[in-house]
Amino acid sequence: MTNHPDDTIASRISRALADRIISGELAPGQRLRQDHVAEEFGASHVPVREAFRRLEAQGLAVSEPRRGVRVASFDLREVREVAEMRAALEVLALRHAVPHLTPAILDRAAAATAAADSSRDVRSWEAANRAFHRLILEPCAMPRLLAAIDDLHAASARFLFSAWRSSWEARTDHDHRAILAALREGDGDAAMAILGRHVQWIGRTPVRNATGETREVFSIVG
Amino acid sequence: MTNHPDDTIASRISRALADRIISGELAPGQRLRQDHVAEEFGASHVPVREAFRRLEAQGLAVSEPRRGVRVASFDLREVREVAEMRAALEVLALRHAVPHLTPAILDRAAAATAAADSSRDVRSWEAANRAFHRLILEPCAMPRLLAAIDDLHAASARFLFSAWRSSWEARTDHDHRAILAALREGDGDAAMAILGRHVQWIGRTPVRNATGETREVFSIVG
DNA sequence: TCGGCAGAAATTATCTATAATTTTTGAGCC
DNA sequence: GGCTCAAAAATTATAGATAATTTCTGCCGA
Repeated sequence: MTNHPDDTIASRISRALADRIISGELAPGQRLRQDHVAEEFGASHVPVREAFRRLEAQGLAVSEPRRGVRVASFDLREVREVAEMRAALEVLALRHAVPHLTPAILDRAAAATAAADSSRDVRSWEAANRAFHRLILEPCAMPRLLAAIDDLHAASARFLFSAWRSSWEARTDHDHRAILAALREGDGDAAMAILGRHVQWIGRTPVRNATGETREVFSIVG
Repeated sequence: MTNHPDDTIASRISRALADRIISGELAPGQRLRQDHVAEEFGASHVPVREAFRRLEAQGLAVSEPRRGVRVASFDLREVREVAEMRAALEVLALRHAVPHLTPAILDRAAAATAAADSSRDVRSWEAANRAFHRLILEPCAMPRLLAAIDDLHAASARFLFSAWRSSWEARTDHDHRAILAALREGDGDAAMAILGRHVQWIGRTPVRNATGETREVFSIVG
């Protein structure tokens, strides 16, 4: 087996499952059976169990002792909760990042925004959006804070994908441009204010499902 | 083996180790060897490994693949980071809790404050302090937020114990009383402002170590 | 005396096997 | 026809065993 160093089987399984949960391939409430997962990855169930624990900590799965693990469900309450936590923590991160932001970083963030705007599908849009946020927040150099924000981004992405799974249209992110403009002018407070609102923006979106019906779905955007 | 329902061996080990790390019984950087822990708890190493994953997620331990698990170290930077994260998240929680606070809850919070003031040792002070914060924040009914705050409290307690391990003197917590007073008057904004400052308060404290020397130690308080 | 290099010991990560619990299935009964 | 209870199947949780990696130890040579 090709074992890259610094990479354990458990972490590979954890990442793969996280990706499926986030993309919606694994539905909320769905049971995760350790032997099945183990067989699929050609491993035994011991690393699978460790992967489950990590998913649990990330809030992507819930475990009931002796009754198995399920994909975490989520409702509008939780969408709001994650959005508000992100707003609080990303604003905090930005406050500390501002003194260390360089024009080069802002240029890369602008490129990420452009990439998001020209995305043809949700997945690449989400990746570009995440890159933007990470770029402007990373200079805060607070690893624990950044890790927490990453987990919240994963949760956000679940909601995003669940809303826009079928239909997707490119949008232009004015907030991102406004944040960059404020940062370029050295107005950190304004950037923080926009970011805080931006992350909490929750919209109603009409979504067409497989049978052609249209229903309104709440979704997080920033 | 007496297996209480809803309680797995891994979670018991995890709680026990977390307690030792927080109390300082296990020093930062110290290696945690799975076989030794397994033997001590009369279990095999599989649940021990799962406990390690949980501690890792809580930020109490760090793991390097194939090189084992160590108690997470912490420095002043991280103390500040945790304090600021707590401030951001606890203020958010309080904002949502305020509409659901009842006089009965505030009375219990006042009792917790009194218990803290009359504590004779750090450990009971910390428990009472934690109870105060949980009481006024729990009504926000945001489980993910509360879980994140709990983990940050655990990290805070590490710093607290490391500073006051040897010497401890009872203090009166004026901030807690001010927060309660503001809440009783219905002034949620004032309570949030005080809480935000309170949690971030980091003091220099002279600490006497075993050899009788005195040195200054940073410590978190709220 | 110090640094580097075997070999040994310890430790981690994984797999296979076993025990215990939960869920499912199906026969018997009302 | 639907309900109840028990046996069977599936699944989880833990234990014991194995392979691979890392760390320690002591020796040799510069």
